[in-house]
Amino acid sequence: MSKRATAFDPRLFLSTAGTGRNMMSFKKGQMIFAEGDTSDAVFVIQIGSVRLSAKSPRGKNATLDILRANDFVGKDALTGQPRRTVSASALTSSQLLRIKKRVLERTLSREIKLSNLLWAYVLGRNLRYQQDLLDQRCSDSEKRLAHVLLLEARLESGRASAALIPKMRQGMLAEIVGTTRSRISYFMNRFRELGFIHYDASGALRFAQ
Amino acid sequence: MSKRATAFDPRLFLSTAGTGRNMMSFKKGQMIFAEGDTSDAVFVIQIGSVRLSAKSPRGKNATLDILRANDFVGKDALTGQPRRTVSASALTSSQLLRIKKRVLERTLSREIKLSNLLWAYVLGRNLRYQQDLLDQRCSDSEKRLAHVLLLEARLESGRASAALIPKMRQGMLAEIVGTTRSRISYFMNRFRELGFIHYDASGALRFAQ
DNA sequence: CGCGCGATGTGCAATATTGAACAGACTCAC
DNA sequence: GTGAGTCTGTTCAATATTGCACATCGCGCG
Repeated sequence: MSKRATAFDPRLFLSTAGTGRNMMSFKKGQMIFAEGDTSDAVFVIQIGSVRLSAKSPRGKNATLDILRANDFVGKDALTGQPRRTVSASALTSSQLLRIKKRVLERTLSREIKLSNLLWAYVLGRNLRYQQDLLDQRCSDSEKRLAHVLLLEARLESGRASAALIPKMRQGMLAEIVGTTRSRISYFMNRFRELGFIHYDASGALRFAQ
Repeated sequence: MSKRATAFDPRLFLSTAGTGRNMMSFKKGQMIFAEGDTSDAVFVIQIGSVRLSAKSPRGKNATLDILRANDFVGKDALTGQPRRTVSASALTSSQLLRIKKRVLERTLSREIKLSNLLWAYVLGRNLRYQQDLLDQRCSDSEKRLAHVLLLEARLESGRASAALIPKMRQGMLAEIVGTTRSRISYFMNRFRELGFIHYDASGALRFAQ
């Protein structure tokens, strides 16, 4: 790597293989890393979506986040935590760029653009978690489900018009919302009866206009 | 300020007044900033503790975090958010260093030590929020209360031995745990009956040995 | 086709939680 | 000390939520 042959491009760095950075593919449902694994790399999602989950002491487990293209997975590696505190698995078949912790750290300390990009990302996530916490503490599960669905729709298609939600099992929704599957089933049907949503031919969801 | 007369000390930067950094005092209960205020500075707690809270659409409000010495308040200013997304108020009479956003950003881009310090902090918070979310989604309110109390005790006194919890109103605990005051009262008494905790002469809490 | 399998629709009793009310204790200013 | 205001202990009916069980549905596969 010739130094400064060209200007450093953080997007390029985060989307192509190189020293300490290799592209990996994961099949739907495949584990990327598990709680307790050694934590020595960060991943950047190129294609697909990834679920972060963790297990509570009592064995129940919760989905903490759903990440997609351009999101970072496993950034807690940068805290110096030797072990993963959450599990990550591919929600759809995905492609991720794996960046070794050392390499990322070194590049971060040299490339201010990359640093800024990651700053913005991490602070944004922080905000998001705070909002989730607020939602969880103040809303009942029906409102939380509605919230999750709307958020999914917005993320999935930039525009609200095409609000389409990809198929998602009720059990998974239950983990995200923090309730039981039977409750999800009950609410989904209610939403449908009330005309808020309806199922597509493919089984995907669509919001009423 | 002579450049590089001495090595840059991030701790000094974060604990003393200077250009763009001035020390401020807040009385117990006083608002530091409110949801919606313009977001142009970050605070560093020197003495005291600060509560972050937010109001849900329905009017209920939740306590998202309790911060203390060396914690940063209002770091969302760095995201470029023009407005505060949460409110901050002094839980005890406190002293904070207010650092103008511009000044902090500039210094961050120059001083790697400061940057590293803040990185570690923000990533750590991220982790913390994830844990909170997990707790909230998987535990019932009784367990959450126990969890909050233990956490407080540990933060308050480095050692578990002296586990003393400063006085905290039940209404506040309710906001933190995400339940109602009557529930908190009920659980607190239960904990006491079961011998897990007992009140001090001063009204402070103490964990049983 | 008929089977197995995973996912959904539904019902229900046992619990947990809310929201409101009210009395008593405590604190602080006057 | 008195009174206002705040916080706590306690109660209770109305709801929300859980955990389970079981029927049903859709679908791929031999």
